[in-house]
Amino acid sequence: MASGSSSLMWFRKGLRIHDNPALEYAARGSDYLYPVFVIDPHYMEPDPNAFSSGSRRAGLNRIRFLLESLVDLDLNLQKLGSRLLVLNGEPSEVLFRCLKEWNIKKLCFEFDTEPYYQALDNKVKKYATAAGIEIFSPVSHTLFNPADIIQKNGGRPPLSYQSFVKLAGEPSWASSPISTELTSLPPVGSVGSCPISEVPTIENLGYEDTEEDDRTPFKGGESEALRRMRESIANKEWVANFEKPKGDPSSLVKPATTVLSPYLKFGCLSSRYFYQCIQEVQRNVKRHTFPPVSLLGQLLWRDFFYTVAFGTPNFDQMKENRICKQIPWKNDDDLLRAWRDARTGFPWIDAIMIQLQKWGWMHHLARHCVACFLTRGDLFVHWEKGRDVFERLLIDSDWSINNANWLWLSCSSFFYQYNRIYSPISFGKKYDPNGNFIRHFLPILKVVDHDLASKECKQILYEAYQLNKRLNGKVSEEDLKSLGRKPEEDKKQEQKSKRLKQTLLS
DNA sequence: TACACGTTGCATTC
DNA sequence: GAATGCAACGTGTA
Repeated sequence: MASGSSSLMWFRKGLRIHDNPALEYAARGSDYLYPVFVIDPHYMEPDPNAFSSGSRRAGLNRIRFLLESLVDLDLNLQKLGSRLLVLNGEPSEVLFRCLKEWNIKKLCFEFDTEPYYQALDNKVKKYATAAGIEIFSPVSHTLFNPADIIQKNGGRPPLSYQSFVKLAGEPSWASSPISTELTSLPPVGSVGSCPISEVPTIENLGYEDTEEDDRTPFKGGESEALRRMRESIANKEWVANFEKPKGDPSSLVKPATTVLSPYLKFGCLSSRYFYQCIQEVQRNVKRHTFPPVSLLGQLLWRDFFYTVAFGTPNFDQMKENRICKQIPWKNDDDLLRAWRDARTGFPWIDAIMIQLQKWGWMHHLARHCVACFLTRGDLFVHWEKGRDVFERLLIDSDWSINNANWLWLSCSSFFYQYNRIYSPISFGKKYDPNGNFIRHFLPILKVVDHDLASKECKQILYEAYQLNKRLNGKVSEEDLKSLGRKPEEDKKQEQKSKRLKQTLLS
């Protein structure tokens, strides 16, 4: 047991050092600081019955992204004289033991609006309060406090973007710079008998890692998040002219958006810091786009959905959800599986679903296409089923935003113009007229690279003609074998897709 | 009760 | 590439 005053910083989302008020408060005036992350079986336990490798709720890509984020968090804590303490088990049980064993006086964790954390946090708060432990749980995952907006609107969340923006106004912190510089942290005290581990690997958690080709090209962590954000905003013209609906969902080498969503989801990047950085860019250009289509507008959408999700009981289901249209969706598992496993027969749809499996990320409009197709567009399968597939496989899967978008796309809430349907054929043709996107992800069609294949065909024919001429038509089977496909051609294909991944990461 | 409006539809026409 | 018809929804506001 440590003798001085000890604080515990409980990381869940908010896996960052910059703009982390809970961490700062935990550090202030404490002799010892215990930064803790609990590996929660609820999210992390392998599920052998799931349709792809991973836990019941998370596919392997997102689990890997989380572990990478934790390794980076540990490194960043070490730079400040601290380190990350990883524990395993049901979070409240693990925490109660730590609070007792380390004689914690202050417990700090970021406020979380999700029902799972609301229930968990209430349990933890109740215990800590009874034990005389101070609790600090600030709102820092979103730009605004969802509870404030709901209160301003008379107790109910606004149901349209415009009314949300009107209610929200300017963020309270907008005029003062966000804290991004922590210079040191109190040391970690004695951990006693609590079973602390390093950040586990995929294998440590009981998973068999997937082929590199099936892994997401996006790496987790605060360092990568900040690098990626700075890279995006360095192009001032791009930021100023950003118009979400005008992006190309089939763009492979350079995605049409920032791909910061997974970093915002885990809190590797502070949405408030990102907001300030965008504002800074906008101040220094002559003209720029505005919400809802601008880059800043995207952060407001995120807050809008967080607010509605927080203020709506049973937000993640159709029944007992007062903002959700009641619709007689089909419960057809064959149709669901055909969609999920990229067997719809529509290359545009199937390619997007393969991108989801492999990358755990697709462009917003690509998500629209496959979600519309599964629900109101073609298959009429329940949006909750599609939601579950996205929730598992997306690296940026976020409870509030994922559910909100499925409500939107299925015309169950927010959006109701059900005669506007994304065509699984013409929409793809518009952006991907040459089928580059489709061929990249659909293995059957990807086998043939026309330029390469035709060149090779011509080469073999040339060689065969030469041989026929030389041997006067008396060509044996042995002779023909020497003319076949060269193994280097296969390697070239592999290297091509590797190079693409490298480009995305750089 | 009426009216304006809605981040991203499609096909056709000019 | 912009404009139009298609058919027509709910939210928010007056």
